[in-house]
Amino acid sequence: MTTEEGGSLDFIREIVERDIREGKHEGRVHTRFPPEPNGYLHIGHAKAICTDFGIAREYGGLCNLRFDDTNPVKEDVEYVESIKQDIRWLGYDWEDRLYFASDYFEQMYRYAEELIRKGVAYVCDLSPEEVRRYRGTLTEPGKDSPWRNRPMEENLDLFRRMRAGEFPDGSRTLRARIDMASPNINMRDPAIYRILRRSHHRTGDSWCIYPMYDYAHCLEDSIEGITHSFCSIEFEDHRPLYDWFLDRLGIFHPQQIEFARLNLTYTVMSKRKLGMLVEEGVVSGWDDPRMPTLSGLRRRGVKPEAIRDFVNRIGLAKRDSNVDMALLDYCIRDDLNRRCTRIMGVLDPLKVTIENYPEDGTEELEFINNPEDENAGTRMVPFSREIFIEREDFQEEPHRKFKRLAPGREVRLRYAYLIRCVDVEKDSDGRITGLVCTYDPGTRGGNAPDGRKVGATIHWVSAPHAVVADVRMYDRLFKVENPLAEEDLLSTINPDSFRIIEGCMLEPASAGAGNGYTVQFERKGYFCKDPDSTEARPVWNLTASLRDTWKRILDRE
RNA sequence: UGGCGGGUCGUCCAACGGUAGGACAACGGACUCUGGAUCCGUUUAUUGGGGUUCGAAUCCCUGCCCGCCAGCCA
Repeated sequence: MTTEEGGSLDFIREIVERDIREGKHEGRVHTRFPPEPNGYLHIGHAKAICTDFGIAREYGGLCNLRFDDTNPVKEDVEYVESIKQDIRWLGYDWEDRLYFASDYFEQMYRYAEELIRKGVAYVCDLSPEEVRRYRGTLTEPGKDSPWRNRPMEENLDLFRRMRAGEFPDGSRTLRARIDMASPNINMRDPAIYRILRRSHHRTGDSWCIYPMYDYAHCLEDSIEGITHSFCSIEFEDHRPLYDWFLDRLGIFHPQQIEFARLNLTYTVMSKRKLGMLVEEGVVSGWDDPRMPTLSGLRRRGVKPEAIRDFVNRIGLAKRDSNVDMALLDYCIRDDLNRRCTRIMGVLDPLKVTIENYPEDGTEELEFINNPEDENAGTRMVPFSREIFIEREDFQEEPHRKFKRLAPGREVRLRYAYLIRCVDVEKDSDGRITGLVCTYDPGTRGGNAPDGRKVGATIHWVSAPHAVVADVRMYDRLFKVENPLAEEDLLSTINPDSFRIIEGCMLEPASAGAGNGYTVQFERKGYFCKDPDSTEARPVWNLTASLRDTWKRILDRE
């Protein structure tokens, strides 16, 4: 899919390889990831991060982390640290190349004066409302600002006085002098600087004018010697402007290359919409395990390897897409399957008394920690006369395809014994309260000496040794594939996306897990110990359930 | 109906004038001390119409459809 030999390259890597081959920029590859510190990173950003940092790594280049902090109204330090943490967690390193657009404010200002001296920028006194009217529409050309032909010296003087704080906010702008009739609206004399008295998270009150994105971004790239500047499709229209500034100034000229951003089914990806879910209390926070944020995925128990694998699999192209959430789920399971220790966890406990087992008897049985990883070793798990099994692993009147426990039927307790159900205990309402079984002492470890087969192997936990825990079950946040297509986003929320199961019974080995540790509860799924855990009450989050063939059988009928 | 970009299996990505392929999903089977995992197999696609060519997903023309753009946001 990408760089493996035999696989095809995406269009961006094709460009990069061609540039290296042709010796452009002396064969140098230098990219950057330029987040605005105004929110938390999500899996869409992971695609950009893996592209920016990943391509630099693949081609022996460098990738800078640069915060694009040109608008103090929206930005805050609070986000800087979380963004850095998420990028590191994903597995990338900017070494000593941490930059801020605000580091270049002075340089940007000098370049602006240069544009004025070259006669290609002017101070405009139009109000925001007037600017809008002068701009024209998609189908009609704009009109020249009456201030467009101001003498150069006057522009320079006015711009210096803008910086000096002589004019109120919004009263003037510095504009590029391009073409008010351009069919590309971005080229209709776009603003370069606005007057804005707002304290900046890094420069404080030293500036009352701030550069606009289109002007600032190409300069940031140029100053840092970026060779390939990747961004999303909506900036395609801005590329002529990116090139225009650099050409007027005659400075180092990186190449902007646009690719399609990630969309995922059953979720939304915009900071604004995700923020709304947080504010409305639909989710518990930016790191709610249902959120597509990196912090949410991390809390859910997803590992960075799974995300990187996912990004490699979705490819890189320019067309709009809506990637199936099932692919992400697959990557998560595939990764966890290889790495996770298996433990026993009974989510919906049903007590089983093994009547022919010694009253106070206890023994330890050997369990394989991870069948997918020989090096993971084994551990000892306690067994006793009273155990819990999953309530759904017993059917009093078994469905014709049901292979597990039923009256008179024998099943295997994983790595333990074959047991047979001899009696069903019920309360006055007829609800099953427990089972009575017998075990075959000769089947210790799980195999019958006579070679007889059983229909199923089920998981279990010794009752006196069980650790009681809360398990939080998560499902997709939205009921529909494309929530954005719906008129009311909140009405498409999946009401079953979160369910808490109290009183789950886990095997004692689970007690040793630290927060953030992910295990497989055999036959159920992958679960991650949540930081909300206390000594008395551990909390586990469902990361991903195991494929459930039984459920499919039922669904089909 | 201005400009820019894009339309290939259900989904995502390949094929760069020469047999439309992979992954996920779905379906069927094998195997199994997880109804997990694994393995095998099956189904399904070039936006319509014209051209150029021995040969077109690919080049040309022309429709159709989708996305983005009218912040002193990024």
